[in-house]
Amino acid sequence: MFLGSPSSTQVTPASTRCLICGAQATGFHFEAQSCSACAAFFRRTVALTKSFKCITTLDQCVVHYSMHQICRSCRYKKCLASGMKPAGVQPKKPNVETGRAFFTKSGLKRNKKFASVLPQTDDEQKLVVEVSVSSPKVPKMESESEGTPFSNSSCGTSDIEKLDLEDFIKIPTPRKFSSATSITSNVTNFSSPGPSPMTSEFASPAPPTTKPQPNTLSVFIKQEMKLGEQRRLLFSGRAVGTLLGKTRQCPYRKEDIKPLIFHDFRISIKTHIMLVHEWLEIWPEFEELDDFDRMSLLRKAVLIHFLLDPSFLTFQIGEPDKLIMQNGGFISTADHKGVGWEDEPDISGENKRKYYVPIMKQITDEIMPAMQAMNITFEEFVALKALASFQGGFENVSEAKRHLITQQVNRVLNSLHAHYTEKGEEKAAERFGAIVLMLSNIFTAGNDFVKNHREIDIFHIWDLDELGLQLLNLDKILETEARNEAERRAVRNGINVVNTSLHHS
DNA sequence: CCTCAAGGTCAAT
DNA sequence: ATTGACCTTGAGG
Repeated sequence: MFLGSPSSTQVTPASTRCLICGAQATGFHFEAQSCSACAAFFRRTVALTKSFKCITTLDQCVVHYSMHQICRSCRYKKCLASGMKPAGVQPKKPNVETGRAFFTKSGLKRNKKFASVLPQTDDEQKLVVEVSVSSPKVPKMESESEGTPFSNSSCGTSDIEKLDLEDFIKIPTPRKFSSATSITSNVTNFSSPGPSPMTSEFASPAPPTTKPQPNTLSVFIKQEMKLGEQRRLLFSGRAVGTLLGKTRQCPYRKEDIKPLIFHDFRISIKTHIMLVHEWLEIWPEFEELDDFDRMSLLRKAVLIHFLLDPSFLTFQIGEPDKLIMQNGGFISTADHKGVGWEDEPDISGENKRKYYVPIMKQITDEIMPAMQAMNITFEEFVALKALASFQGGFENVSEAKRHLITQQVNRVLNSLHAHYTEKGEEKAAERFGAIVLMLSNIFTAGNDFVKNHREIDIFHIWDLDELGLQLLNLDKILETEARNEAERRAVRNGINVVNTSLHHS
């Protein structure tokens, strides 16, 4: 469930979320982008040398700020996994003497409490009064604001109608984000770490407002059904006669799924790419892009489909221990040795595990649970896929054409909203928020996927055919981003990095 | 001046 | 006892 902020404008960019719990990050803490709550939790845990046991013993708990109770063991593990360094926590000061100087000159100057005593002049006195009047804390966005991300008590769904790209990118923040932190400067850093700052999608001016086009979603729904039918025909192995004429939302039945053979899947990659291309072509403005932009967008869309389609197929079939790929092949998620993990001439079982377990975990631990948690509908899935594909492709497309992407994203958003209205969905805003929340995990998983594929390419472990490589290769933007980010962090944490590397050697 | 990321405090749970 | 918002600090720009 999503706690809404009283102000509908109080929302959060996807790229500035806490890597641990998904809340608004307040910067880097102990070397990981995180919120202050997770930072405090991490600091306490390390400082007090605590150890926890997972409340489910599975060590796979979802860690999310919206949860009433977060498994401390899994939260701490996720802190570490997100890059937090215990070494960054300073040892506890044994006594007050050796503690920090609270009464230094500069400290006194900046300390509101002490600075405000004994004003010397009338003017200063006045100032003190003013400060004390205005300083009472801004009312906290506590549980009283319980509601839905895009609504407040008085104005139901109207906020959704006004949603533009900027709002869409941002995440509703329940109660953590206080006005104090200077997240805006971070935003610029996060999204444009490069030397020649690209226009950040967050900073970009409001897109030209588009009229709601309620049929955008239905166009994609129709296409999704077609896609399912094509897959059924191509991969299900059932007699053609039993396949035609049925328009269902899930291409496969339980009995259609079969153990995944990587070799077969590799052969089918080109087909999947072509299907995604077809999917993309239903976007009217696709032909307005030049070849390069089309290819970039197609790459991103393929990536998103490769993540979301198996997630949704698996969700539909309802056997979470079998991750079902687009061709109806499944791979065991319960262990990484069973079905689908065998050695094959193209790729060893060991390398399968090395390259695909991380990405699979992203799907099974982050994306699928989110779909399950909200019990995502077919229509919502279609919208999610479109949003992720187009929004994900935003930065891959040249700046001159980005407004087209924005326009399309807005159309999807508007038509999803229209769909909710039509259905009389009571929790529209909440479900809306849940979908938006999924996007950052999807983008993270996408980056990981691409990185792994590059490694595979380097080691010639899996000889993708040329088209596949062209499409799945790490594109230049991602590469530059990753490098710049690494450099930026290395510079800032120069001392720590040196220390750590010394320690390790 | 400013921002950032440390540690400390304390009301709410 | 734990949490998380808020505060103060020193370092660095």
